[in-house]
Amino acid sequence: MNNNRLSTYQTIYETVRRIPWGRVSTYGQIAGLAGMPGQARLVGYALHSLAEDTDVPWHRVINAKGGISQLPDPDACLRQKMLLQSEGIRVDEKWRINLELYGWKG
DNA sequence: CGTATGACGAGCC
DNA sequence: AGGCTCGCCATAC
Repeated sequence: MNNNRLSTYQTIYETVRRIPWGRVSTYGQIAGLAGMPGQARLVGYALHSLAEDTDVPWHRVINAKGGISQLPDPDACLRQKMLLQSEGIRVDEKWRINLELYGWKG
């Protein structure tokens, strides 16, 4: 059910919005749900283009290793970490998250 | 319209 | 176990 009218990024955003509260997903997972398996890069790039006031829970998207990708801006990393902790998700000192516990099954 | 880039993933050394 | 390289494709210039 992909709306071709929507841009690839828009499709990714819609998929990310489906992540329930207190759960996290990976770029590859989002890419697969968005209908473009293997294109995890596009997911990351799409989220990269998001604004701070977006309604997309971009902070719930992490890499396949279960860790927060360290963005060029350390401030953004810390913001994501705090957002995740606000949802009851435990973030390791090494910016790692237990996907077995918080991973979204879809 | 061709080149470069990029919040990744998986494989290989 | 950890670090490096290649691949995939949409967007930017």
